[in-house]
Amino acid sequence: MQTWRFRAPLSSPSFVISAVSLTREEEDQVPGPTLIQSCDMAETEEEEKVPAEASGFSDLSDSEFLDLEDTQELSDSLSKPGPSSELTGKDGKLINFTKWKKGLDVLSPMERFHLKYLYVTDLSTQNWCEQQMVYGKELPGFLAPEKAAILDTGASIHLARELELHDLVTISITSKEDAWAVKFLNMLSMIPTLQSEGCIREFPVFGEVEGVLLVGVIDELHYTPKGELELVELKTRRRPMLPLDAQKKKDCFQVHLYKYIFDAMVQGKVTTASLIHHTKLHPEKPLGPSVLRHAQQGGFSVTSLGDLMELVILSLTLSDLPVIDILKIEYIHQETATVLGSEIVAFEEKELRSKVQHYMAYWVGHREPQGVDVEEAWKCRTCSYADICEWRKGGGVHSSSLEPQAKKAR
DNA sequence: ATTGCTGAAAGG
Repeated sequence: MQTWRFRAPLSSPSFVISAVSLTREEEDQVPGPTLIQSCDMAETEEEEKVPAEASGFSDLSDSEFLDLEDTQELSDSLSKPGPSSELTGKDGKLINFTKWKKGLDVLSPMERFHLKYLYVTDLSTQNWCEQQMVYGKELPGFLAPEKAAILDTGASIHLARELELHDLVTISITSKEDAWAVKFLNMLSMIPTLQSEGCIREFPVFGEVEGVLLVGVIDELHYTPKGELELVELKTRRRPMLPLDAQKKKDCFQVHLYKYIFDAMVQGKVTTASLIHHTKLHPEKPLGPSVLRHAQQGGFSVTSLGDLMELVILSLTLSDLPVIDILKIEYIHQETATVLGSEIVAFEEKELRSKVQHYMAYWVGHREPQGVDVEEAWKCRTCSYADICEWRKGGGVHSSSLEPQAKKAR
């Protein structure tokens, strides 16, 4: 019935395995609400049943190498003596000049990394250590295997909890328009579910913040017995200990972002125009057959992505969804599922805004990235990039301000 | 498509 790629190794803690087996594969007659999951498959139009080999993380495209080559080219051309050579480069066009002019300083990180939007977790990682987050974008896939295993376990625990509330169906898609359509269809089914059942998991959020589109997924939203809308962010931990303050601070920031974006959505502050502008989606591009099929199955007579977007905005604003009242973070032990702690955090909008402004200032190129302060240098102990970190070498100052002349010579 | 592009989060 449903297919999913388990990324957790078979030797992972029994909690994961048993929880995963809670899925409703054999609950034939009355299956829970079904959400759709998209997967990229160019050739086939068949849905469901994805062979395990074709799944998983086929990441690590060569795009990052291209990026590195690009920047290498840029710095090479900068260090060459005459301006003429780079102007008439391989392709003999003067676009090299604009590239050159925009190079290094002028190109914002958003542009340099070819990003149209950011994930909420990009910003919370940035809250942990901005410099580490930057290295993560520059050199992805650098995670220590044992750290990756912890993340993997956490991911499957989250998946197990998601499957408690609904099935997942994998459908094939071929465009980013389809991917967003799937997201929208899921939202269209989840909003009424929240209002009737009182609980949903993995709810997508998106919205423009400080000029940058932010995209994320809320772990859980539910109504309390008092009728308040509560957000729950589950954090699983390898060791049965409460998190350090730095960890709590980061998680707190993450849920603040979720509320900020969710509230903006239900208040009608998020527009289709802004979404299209940032994502460069084509609202009139025809949707793929499997997506159309699921839209009809859900009772939505949509023809285009644009229709679907409008429908989502309407549903968000006209379903009597309240803003989020309570922000809760729950820490549980991975192996035993013991609750280690549960925190209700107060929403501080002013503080959030100034933090977000500060972080976005980096992304739009208004300031250099910075690493942690000396008091938090302990974070470097577990950082994969500690060896190469320019911030550390400079003792807490960015390299560009240390040796500005060094590159010009040569 | 001339000029390309993204499941988000997973934990420390």
